[in-house]
Amino acid sequence: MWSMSTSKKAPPRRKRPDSYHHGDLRRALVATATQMLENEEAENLSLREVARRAGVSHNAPYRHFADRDSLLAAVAAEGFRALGQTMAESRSASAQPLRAIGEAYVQFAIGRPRLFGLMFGPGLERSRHPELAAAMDEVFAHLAQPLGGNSADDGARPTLVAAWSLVHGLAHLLIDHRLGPRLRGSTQDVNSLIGDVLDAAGRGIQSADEP
Amino acid sequence: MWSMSTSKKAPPRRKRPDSYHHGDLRRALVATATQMLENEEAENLSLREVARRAGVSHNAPYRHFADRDSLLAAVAAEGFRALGQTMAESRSASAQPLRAIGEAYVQFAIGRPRLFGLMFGPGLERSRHPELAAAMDEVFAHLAQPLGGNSADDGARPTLVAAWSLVHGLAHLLIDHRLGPRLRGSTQDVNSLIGDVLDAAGRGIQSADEP
DNA sequence: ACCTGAACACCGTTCAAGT
DNA sequence: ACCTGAACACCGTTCAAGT
Repeated sequence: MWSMSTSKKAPPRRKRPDSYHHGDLRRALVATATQMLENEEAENLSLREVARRAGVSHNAPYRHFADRDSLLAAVAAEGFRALGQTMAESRSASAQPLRAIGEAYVQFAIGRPRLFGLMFGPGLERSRHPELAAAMDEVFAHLAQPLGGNSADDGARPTLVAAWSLVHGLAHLLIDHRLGPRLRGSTQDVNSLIGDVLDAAGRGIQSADEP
Repeated sequence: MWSMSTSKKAPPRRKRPDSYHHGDLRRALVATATQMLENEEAENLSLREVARRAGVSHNAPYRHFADRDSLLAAVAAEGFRALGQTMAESRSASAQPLRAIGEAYVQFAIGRPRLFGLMFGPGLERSRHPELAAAMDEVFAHLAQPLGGNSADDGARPTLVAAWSLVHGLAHLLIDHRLGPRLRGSTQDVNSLIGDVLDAAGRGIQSADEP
């Protein structure tokens, strides 16, 4: 070989394509589990099959995660980052920020229902996975901004919770298929339903006999 | 024995207290599973342990339910009946029917979070368990009534969905502990939070810069 | 009819080793 | 350091019997 600069062997590459799980098994496991969530409910996602699909023994994940829940928490944390990003992008691209953010929130849930369910479901406790608490608070901050909810303005707090409840509940009702065909609107697509619901909430939700 | 009216042996009693699971095993299993849901997530509720607590072999439930999901569906159906009942009672006892029903809905979720999660979660598909679809539609009817949502008045549909989304989302955020202490309101109790959120929704949820 | 024990193919997790 | 195979105590479900 002509003019080698050093006599040392080539340094180990960070990632060789044929040894996907050498030194980067943690990332590989998160990616595999995330992909499996596209088709399988988090409840039925087995650690052993994640390992199998990643090409390692059923026991290898324990080098990187304390248990199954910790792997799921890592997946959920990435989900929160993705949700926050799509909310931020929608906000800056629209003249109606609240509506754009709400649509992005619900569309994220519809597009990745099992990931959404994992992120917000009861399986991963906020107190046991503090990384998730921070990611959630950031998502909330995106929602709070167009409502003018500064920390100083505490009177807006119920409105903030109402706005979050509205999009969160609509997302859940849609991905859990809890709206019958009559409520969903047979001919309309989901986009216009979301818009109509957000518009109706903007006008106020009151009893027929209230002023 | 004096003056027995018949010479036949006494007819078998419907329920003897010492043979709880003779002829009424189905009801016993539903009751046991419902009780276990007070402390354990539906996800972790094993059919074998339900049978164990009911005092039968791990296989006996298959005489009454096709599989684990069918037992859970029966539990959820009873849950919907209970939810509908508490909503109906709240409505007739209050001068603010919408608010009373919404509070009942959220309070039910807080009081029995794992049952609520089972009833509305993705595990039991609406199409695979039509008994649940009917029970859900009835619950919705309670919510629709104070909003004046007749089937003829289709313009109210988005408002109905918004109202249901609001209470459903608030219920989920509360039972999944997704509201940080700042949003939940540290000193206030849950009752007043619910009331404040419903009031805020009644005034309308809009961006700060919208008219 | 209703219930049982044995069996099958899975789990999550732990442990003693291997390189 | 990172990975492995064997082992343990569980699952849901099926099957051949027992009364």
